[in-house]
Amino acid sequence: MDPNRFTKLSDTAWQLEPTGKMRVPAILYASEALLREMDDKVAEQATNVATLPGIVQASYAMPDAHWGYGFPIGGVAAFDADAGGVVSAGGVGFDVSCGVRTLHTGLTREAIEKIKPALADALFESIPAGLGSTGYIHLRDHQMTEMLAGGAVWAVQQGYGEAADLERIEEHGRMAGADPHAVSEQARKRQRNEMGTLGSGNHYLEVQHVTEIYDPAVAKVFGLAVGQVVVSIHCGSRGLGHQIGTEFLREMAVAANRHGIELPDRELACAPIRSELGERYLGAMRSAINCALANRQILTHLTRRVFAKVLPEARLDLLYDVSHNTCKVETHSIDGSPRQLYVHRKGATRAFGPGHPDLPDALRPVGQPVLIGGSMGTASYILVGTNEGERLSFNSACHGAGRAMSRHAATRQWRGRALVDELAGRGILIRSPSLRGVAEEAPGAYKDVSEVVKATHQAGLARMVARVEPLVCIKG
DNA sequence: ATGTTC
Repeated sequence: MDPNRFTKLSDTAWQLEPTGKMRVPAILYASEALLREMDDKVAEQATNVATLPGIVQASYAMPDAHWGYGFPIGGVAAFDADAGGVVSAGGVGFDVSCGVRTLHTGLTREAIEKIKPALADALFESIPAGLGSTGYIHLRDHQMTEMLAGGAVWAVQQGYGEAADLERIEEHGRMAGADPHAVSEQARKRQRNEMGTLGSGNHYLEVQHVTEIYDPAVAKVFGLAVGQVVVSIHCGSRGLGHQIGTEFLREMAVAANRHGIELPDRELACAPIRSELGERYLGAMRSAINCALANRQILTHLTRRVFAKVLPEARLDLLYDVSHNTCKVETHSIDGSPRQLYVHRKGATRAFGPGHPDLPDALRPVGQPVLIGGSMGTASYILVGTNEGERLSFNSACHGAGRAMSRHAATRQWRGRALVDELAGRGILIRSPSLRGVAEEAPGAYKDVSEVVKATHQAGLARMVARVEPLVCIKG
């Protein structure tokens, strides 16, 4: 889009002044090059969000923002319940609590290279991946209720993982305020056999090696050094989150008139935070957050079992687990006073700065790890939250590369087999149940995550700590 | 993203 439409706040911050029904400005964070490439729809959608009741400070878009359902993917907006604020299912997204977790292995790249194909095969054998994939866990209804209330804490109680994992997960592994009874029978049914599965699309499990350190002091606290091997898992709440999103979008669209909310776009469907529907959505959405946390925890357990067999000297300790599709109640300083806000992050990663009370003791001095997944076969990045991020974006950063091309267009341009062979030639082993899925996820179909991360760093939303590159990728 | 169009 045309940079001349904006008030330029800095080299990486672009503001649209409030006009018409906008209650606050819209601010897009991006380099000029990323802004020029960005779809005009991002500005239109960020502007639409700025009209919603109770919005505080500004409607934001991250450097990887693109056109989404109602809200842009890469959108951040905070609402004050006392000022008539709303909660929006489209402001969270369908894949509730989709996110990334990264585990140390204690191994170096050399140790992996020797048995890389065997490791890839063993992971592919053990990690259920792909559309409609089912796992070896089958939940009865009361177990489902316990999982939806307990998240990764429940998973650890069931024997999936270790208690020490929990402090390295947002919300310490369990999202408070979940209401499993607000989750429909249909959503429960879809999830019954899907715990501990990766799913499809851009979801993956990767074995990666650290190739660059940008901030040695923070990297040391994070336990990262060049040549070390880590495992990253990117997935979400599977069918359950999607079903909840679908049901509440419909219900919120129907109820908007009743709540006296005027919507510039029907897809912005929302409900007052202080309404029966708003509270019910929050209870269901928080249950879906717990589902995603439990899912990544079970996948961690499966991954540890594979390493125990193939590379028994490995020790998989959790660095951190982030979610990038959520609405969370947080206290932020607004004009010098603390206010409790409902922060929507849709395709945006929480990025708490140094000293934040919610961080574990070991990480609090430096800030929260911000895990940014690249596309298949490309680099990923580990950043750290900043204090200035609170003023800039309610402590939010980008979440990934973002598509540059539709899935359909990608399958016309690339063949899965050729991509797998090409990546294997560069030492990156892909294992996937779907060659078509691989073609849809071709690296060329995504924006350059490096440019997104650089802009995020330059804007001060989060700071670059390390780059990792893939060795093995289990692709959904 | 998604029992890939209830």
